[in-house]
Amino acid sequence: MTDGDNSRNFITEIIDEHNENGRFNEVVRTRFPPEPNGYLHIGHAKSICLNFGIAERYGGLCNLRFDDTNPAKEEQEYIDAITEDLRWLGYDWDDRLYFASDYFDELYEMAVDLIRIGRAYVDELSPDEIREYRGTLTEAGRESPYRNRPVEENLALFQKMRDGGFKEGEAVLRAKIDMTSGNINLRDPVMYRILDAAHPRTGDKWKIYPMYDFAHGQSDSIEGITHSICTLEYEDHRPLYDWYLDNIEIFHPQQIEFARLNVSHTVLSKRKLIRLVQEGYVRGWDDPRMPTISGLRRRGYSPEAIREFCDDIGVGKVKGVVALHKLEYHLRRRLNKTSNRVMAVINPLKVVIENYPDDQVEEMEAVNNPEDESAGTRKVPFSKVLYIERDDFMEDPPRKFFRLAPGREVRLRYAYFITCADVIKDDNGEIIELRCVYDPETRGGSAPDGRRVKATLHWVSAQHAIQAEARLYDTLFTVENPDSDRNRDFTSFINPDSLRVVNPIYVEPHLRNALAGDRYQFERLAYFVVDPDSTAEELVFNRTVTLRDQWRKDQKKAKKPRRKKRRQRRPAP
RNA sequence: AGGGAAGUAGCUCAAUCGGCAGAGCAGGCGCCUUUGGAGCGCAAGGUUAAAGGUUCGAGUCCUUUCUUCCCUGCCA
Repeated sequence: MTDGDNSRNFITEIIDEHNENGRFNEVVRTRFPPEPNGYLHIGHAKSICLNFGIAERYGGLCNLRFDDTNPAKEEQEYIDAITEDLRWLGYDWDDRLYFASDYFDELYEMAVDLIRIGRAYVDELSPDEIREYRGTLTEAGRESPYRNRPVEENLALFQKMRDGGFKEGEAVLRAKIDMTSGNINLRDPVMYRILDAAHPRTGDKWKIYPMYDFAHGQSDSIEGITHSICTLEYEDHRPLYDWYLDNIEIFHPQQIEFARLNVSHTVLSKRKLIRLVQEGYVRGWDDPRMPTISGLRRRGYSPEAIREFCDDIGVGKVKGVVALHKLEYHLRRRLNKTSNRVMAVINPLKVVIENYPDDQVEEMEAVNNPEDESAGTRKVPFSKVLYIERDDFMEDPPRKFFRLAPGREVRLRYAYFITCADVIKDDNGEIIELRCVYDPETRGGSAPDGRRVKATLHWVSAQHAIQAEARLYDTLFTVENPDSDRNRDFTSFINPDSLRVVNPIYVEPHLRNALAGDRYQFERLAYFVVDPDSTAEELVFNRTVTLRDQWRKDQKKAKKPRRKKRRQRRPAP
């Protein structure tokens, strides 16, 4: 659970067994191996927490290794972003930063060795022909006519591939395994292909690049990785992973597969995230609605919340979807402990305290964080004209509405009890102002005669408040599982109200010096974080997540009557 | 002539290798409160996918069936 340490799972069971039978001499070494072709997202966070967490738990080490074997897709920008996100999450790999491309020379020698022992050959079939020869899921493949070339010829041809004697697509190096295998990965998989692209790290040194399968296991082996943890779709690749290591005869790590994370109301495939960015549904990879680490960071998530979430969901082999609620639970839990409280009004309603002296200003003392005494207190100016939240007043309140109403007394937080004396409307009947009276005896918020009020409202002083912009976010998608519908593109489920900008909102003057990244709780409303778009003239706040709100929940229930347990079932086939 | 994997509460996971099926979240109902926040309490939630078998005893072992997911890139 949230402690992370004592939770057991099928992976720790495997490792415990290895430790008992001495397979790795009780050494545990893991790695996090991203391909630098996109940004890290919450799904990667699970893998990161897992790999670094397992290593830490067993007193081992976790390496960072970029899997950069396909220069056509990879860029330095992504390497930098991934590194930054990992550090922000709080992980450290000391000097153990590696690249698969560091091993290109060794990998090449391993390939030559496989040719020498007759287990690899240069194939000059075209890509289309290779596909055709491969067979199908239910039919065996056929052997390439080039499959039985003599070793010397293969050696010369592979050298020619390396030297640029072939163009892209004209030749590949293949492992000679079994064209009739039920596992298609074993039907003479391609080891090396020719790629006419500059590599971010090796430049134009290489014309040929190893495939993932030929690079990954050996890279693990070279680094002394004991447990190579990856996602379920590589289960079919494990026999190939093992085959290369066995035939090259080098140190043999154990590949272990787990179920990747899915979160409701979002998508986590790189292909789809990139579409969101490129087709303009969001402003960029770090848009606060994105499930990327940089998006979550900008949204106001704390690294601890993400890590605690990952610990909580555990690890298994069952593919499922974790409710967004779960992530938000950990987010609120964390933010509640660490965020300073502040008063801000998003939808203002003017309140004039009729019996308060015109020019008087009082400094009210407010607690910064009731969960953390060391956060101290601050002063909040109070005066005759205030703003309160429009939702905090109803002229004709329903039964369970405890807030302000005509004739009713409520508390202004840290200030006074006030009673609504009059409601002022414009020509359209719109409420534009409340006239209230205050009880001077209730300064600080409690009455000497011990009388109670049912509600406490937040407020700002109109003449002291500073104006700011609020960006109110909702889920990017309107449905739990945007990519589960085979007949509809996921973009058709995009929530048209995923961003609502409110400008101005009114915040207490204490916030004047807030810096980008500072997190606050706007009391009774939500957690907010200062966005980097903020300027010296105007602060911009991103709503991270709302507070839980029983009143609003009850309202929703009242609106949707008797919809009881009727959950949607999947459509009939 | 297909191969691989997974099915335990609405969701995510447990169940000390055969011994009373438990947690967290969500949902429900209360209490409390200078945030309708936070906090606290209570109840509910299960034919362990199904059937058969072994056993004193099966979520766990065996057999069969069903359902779902992954695999036919010179991507990772």
